[in-house]
Amino acid sequence: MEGKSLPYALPRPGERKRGMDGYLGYLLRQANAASSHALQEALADLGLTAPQFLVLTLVKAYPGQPAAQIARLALLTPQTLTVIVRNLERDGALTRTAPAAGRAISLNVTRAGEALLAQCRGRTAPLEARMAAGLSPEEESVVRRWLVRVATDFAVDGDGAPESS
Amino acid sequence: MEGKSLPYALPRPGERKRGMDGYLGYLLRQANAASSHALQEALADLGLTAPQFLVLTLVKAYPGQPAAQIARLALLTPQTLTVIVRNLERDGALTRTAPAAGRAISLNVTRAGEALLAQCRGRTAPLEARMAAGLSPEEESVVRRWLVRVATDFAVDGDGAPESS
DNA sequence: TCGTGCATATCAGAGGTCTGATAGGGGTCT
DNA sequence: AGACCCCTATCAGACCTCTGATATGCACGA
Repeated sequence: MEGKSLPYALPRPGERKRGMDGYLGYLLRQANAASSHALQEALADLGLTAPQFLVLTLVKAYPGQPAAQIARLALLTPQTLTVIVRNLERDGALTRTAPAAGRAISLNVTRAGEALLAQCRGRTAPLEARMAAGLSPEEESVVRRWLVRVATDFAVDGDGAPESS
Repeated sequence: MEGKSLPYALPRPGERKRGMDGYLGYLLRQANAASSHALQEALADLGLTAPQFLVLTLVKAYPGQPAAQIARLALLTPQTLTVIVRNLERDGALTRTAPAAGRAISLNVTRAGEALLAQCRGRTAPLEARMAAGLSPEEESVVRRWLVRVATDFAVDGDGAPESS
């Protein structure tokens, strides 16, 4: 029995050592994993995964767009989008309609998909509130700005098309 | 300036609509994806993925622990850990030694793994600096605290109370 | 001693994510 | 017109991640 008991003091989630002494990337990863997990759990009985919810929401917001466009919006590759769209189509939540022009395939949410989405929103609201809980408006603003900055600064995306002139 | 007929003005990454008007979970996901992608790119020529780097770092910090323990530290399931460990072992970065006692298999970093890790640290430091760039000490503190809070608050982990530092 | 319960490991299967490679459609430039 | 390039879609392969189910070792109490 000797030596079995804790040669090291293993840190708990909030502890100093936890996260290689505070790598921001590590903390970001953990926070995202925890949040994704909670979302998945909240959506589980609706038969929808977190990425499916994301894609469905985007297609609903921008109907008729090609998959590549939605992929850019979601910061996902077209290949990943294809997988998610395939499963959503199989489940009857959205449709892929091959258009006359070019190769671009239009994505649209079905009525069943919209109903599903409406149910989802009820589940996500509490999570969102829980994430913002304990933050003052200024603090929340700091967090939001940081998240957006990291996402844009590190993205190779370059989806420009600045039609602003 | 050709103005390709866009029925909607698709938002760019920093835009208001981008992220369903600011779901924190969505922003968190995007920031993590971007950061993970950058890390993966930085580590690509060393033949190491981001999760592999994480696990290797943890095993180095807490040598001799069973996989389940490392999994808890990384906020991963034992199954996921098994996959990562299998690939790391195949690449000669760590060893799995079956001990006399029980079923617990000790994980340890090899010399090659340590060398790899040392190289990785040189790559991750700039990323870390880039993530913290533009944040005042107070703001960085806010962000860190929020990330830790989300990770602990949403984790099913259950290893308990946050510290009081 | 036996049984229960907990921790550990592992198999099976589903889904998400990437890189790399292949291919077709459409517009632009010469 | 023809060549070129960009955008789109898709196949193939690898890795990461989860849930669910199964098996084994150990500690504890009856």
